[in-house]
Amino acid sequence: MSIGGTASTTAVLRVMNERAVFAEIFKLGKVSRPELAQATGLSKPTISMALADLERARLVRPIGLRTGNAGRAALLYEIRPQAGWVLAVDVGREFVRLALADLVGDIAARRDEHRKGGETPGELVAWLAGLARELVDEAGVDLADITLTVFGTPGIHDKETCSLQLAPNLPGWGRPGAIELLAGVAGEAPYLVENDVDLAAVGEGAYGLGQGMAHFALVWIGTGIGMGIVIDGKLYRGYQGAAGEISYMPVGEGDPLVNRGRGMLESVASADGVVALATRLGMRGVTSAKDVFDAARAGDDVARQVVAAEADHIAHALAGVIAVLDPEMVVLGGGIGAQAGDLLIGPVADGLRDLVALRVPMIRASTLGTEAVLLGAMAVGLTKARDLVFERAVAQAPPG
Amino acid sequence: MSIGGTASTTAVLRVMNERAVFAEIFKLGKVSRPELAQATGLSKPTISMALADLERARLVRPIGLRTGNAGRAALLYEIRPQAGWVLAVDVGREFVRLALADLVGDIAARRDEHRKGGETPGELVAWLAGLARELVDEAGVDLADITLTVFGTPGIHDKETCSLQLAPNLPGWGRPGAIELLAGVAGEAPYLVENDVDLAAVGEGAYGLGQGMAHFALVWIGTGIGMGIVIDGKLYRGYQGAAGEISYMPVGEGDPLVNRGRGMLESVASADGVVALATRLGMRGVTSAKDVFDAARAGDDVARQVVAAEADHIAHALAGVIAVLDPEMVVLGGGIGAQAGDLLIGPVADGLRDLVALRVPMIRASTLGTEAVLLGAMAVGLTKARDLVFERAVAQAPPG
DNA sequence: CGAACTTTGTTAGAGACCTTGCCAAATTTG
DNA sequence: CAAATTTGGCAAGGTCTCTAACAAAGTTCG
Repeated sequence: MSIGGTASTTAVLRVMNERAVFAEIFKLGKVSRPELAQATGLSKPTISMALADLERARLVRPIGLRTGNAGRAALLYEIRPQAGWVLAVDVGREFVRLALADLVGDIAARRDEHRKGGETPGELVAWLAGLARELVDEAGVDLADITLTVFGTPGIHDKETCSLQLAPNLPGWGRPGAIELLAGVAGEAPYLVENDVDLAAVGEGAYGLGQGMAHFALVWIGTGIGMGIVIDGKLYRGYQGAAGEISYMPVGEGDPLVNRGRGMLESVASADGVVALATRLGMRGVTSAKDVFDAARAGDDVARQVVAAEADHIAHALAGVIAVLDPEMVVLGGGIGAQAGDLLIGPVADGLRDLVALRVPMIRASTLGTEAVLLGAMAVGLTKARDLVFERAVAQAPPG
Repeated sequence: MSIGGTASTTAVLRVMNERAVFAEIFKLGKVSRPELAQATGLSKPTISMALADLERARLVRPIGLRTGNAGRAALLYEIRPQAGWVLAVDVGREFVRLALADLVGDIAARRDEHRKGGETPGELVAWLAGLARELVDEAGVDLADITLTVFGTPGIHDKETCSLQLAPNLPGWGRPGAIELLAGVAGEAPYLVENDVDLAAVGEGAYGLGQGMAHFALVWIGTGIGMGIVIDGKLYRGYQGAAGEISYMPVGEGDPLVNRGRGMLESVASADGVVALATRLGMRGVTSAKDVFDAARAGDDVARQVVAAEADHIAHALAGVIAVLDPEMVVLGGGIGAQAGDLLIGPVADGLRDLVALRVPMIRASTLGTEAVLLGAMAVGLTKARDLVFERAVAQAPPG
């Protein structure tokens, strides 16, 4: 029902207005009272009241006078950065990345660590906890100051069993309750677990090519294949959280059943698939997809053939995605998407022209590279943390 | 930014509360003041004030006393049905259907007319306008009483050019500005034009199998193929309004370029595709898909083979859809989906088990049949009309 | 059949919030 | 240094909602 809205009393009205002021300060940065009055439509006394409350809750702070204009100098306010801290953790297949940022998103400390591989969940969590403590020390804050932690991992997070599905590279995490171990990484703070590719899409929307775009998709091609979907500016997860798991899309020739267990698209289009095809066509000494792409750039005919085949596979998969979602843009990310973007974007877009009913959406290579997941986790965390700190502050100290 | 909300004054608060009361009456039907107070959390005096305002605006009316319980009899209120009228129009390929309903959704008059075919847009609009006038007369209301008209048509509605794309069966409607002709069908009221399959999905969500479901898709298989997508309970249209145009999905064998101009999935899975395959396999006297399905039910081996192939094509297309969207349910509708649901549901679900990564969503046959589009148009219209009449009433007569 | 009980609806008083209008303070401009 | 301009604060007034008490109208039980 579109007619909705909850019934409210005047106290709720006050909270709504304070929230609006808080949000406006985030949007505008350093801002004066008259500017806030202008932006929110509220009167000067109301703005002053709201600011007094927010300052008492230590969510904002006065930052000094703005002089230079005619008239009395305005006292500027800004978000108090230390009002919240967000820990973002990218638990990748080969690397672990962590970043600690304050409430305005400035990164105070970060780590990139190579994984040894084969850790048990307990070992992994212990390691991450140690790294988190290092970050917190480095930033000069306390573990208890962390507002929220966001983890990005492969696989999908099953809320019923608290386990990870479809994450073959994280052994032991499929067991019921395993994910709850992550609660121990950073103090008592709440935590979120999201699919890594989904987060990369959010990152692309917050800091990359998807800024201000309502509907787009990020296709992640590397050792595996996945897709993150942003609809109406928000991450779309699907019913089971499996939206965008396109590795199983039926693409390419051959008996689909042969490829059971690994997705059909994944088996032909992932890094391994590229290497396999190159070898099959007679290339020598190829150990990684990067070798193939480098050879193609150098003019190797067989390598170019492999690239063309790869582009064709991607185009066919994207044709299905586009037919279903009709996005404004498709971003290619992940190892292959980012490394070979220059080689693939053109042929993929060309191929799509024959496969798509209407206009072909923009096809772009991600500009965020390996940072996408971490940035997405940070974006999710910051958004959520802003709500959390406000909710807490308003709940604790209600009236004036 | 998740922290949002607009700043408000107390006058806005009053409107919010009145809107909440209005919505609650829609939800509960005949309802007393104490029940409204309970449901909205507002106090008795506030409920009385809101009801007085709503009654003065002629949006609700007292309906009598509820006696029987202990204590004083409660005065019941309900939505005044005549507070708004919605005209729903399904402009199909072979039929035109119209329904006129009051604000609570009771259908006061309707028509089902066979199309002559080949009308110009002007002729079609004139015909529809005549039918609309008949409906209005039959219901005993005036053309000016119509709050909103919703049209469902094939093709997608391009807002920039005001034309219909991808609607080969509606000649003349691709011209820029053509759609604006529809404004003349029902007085001065605002109107909406939506894709017919999208509306069918909305109908399924409002009156059919999708009730209370957040994410589902309706696949429409008939003379053409399309899909309507509901995400978070709302219709998802995509960037260009082409979301769910799966007729072009690359499915099945053969050179895709051969099928250019007609979608690849559409060419093999639509009604024509079924007839074509049956003929190719040696069936005689087959003129419609229904013949094939009847023969399959009667035990004809070749027909069963055609059905199996059809199910296989649908399963492969759905595998792509499910990989992207991860819906809770997929409904099969349209001529083939509804008529042959009994034959297809099982094999399609079985086929999907080998093509889908996680749990296969529910696969169901639509229960709404040919009514789906009209019901969807009505659902869209009613939702919008409820907003419209409230907005108008509150804007006209603000305070008490 | 009537008194006690229960629920409904209204009225009065009070509290919370926002706004307008006015005035003081602080800074630039001439 | 005075005029102009902008900022910030204060007081008065209006709107909205809530609580509490009361009146009205039905049922239940003796």
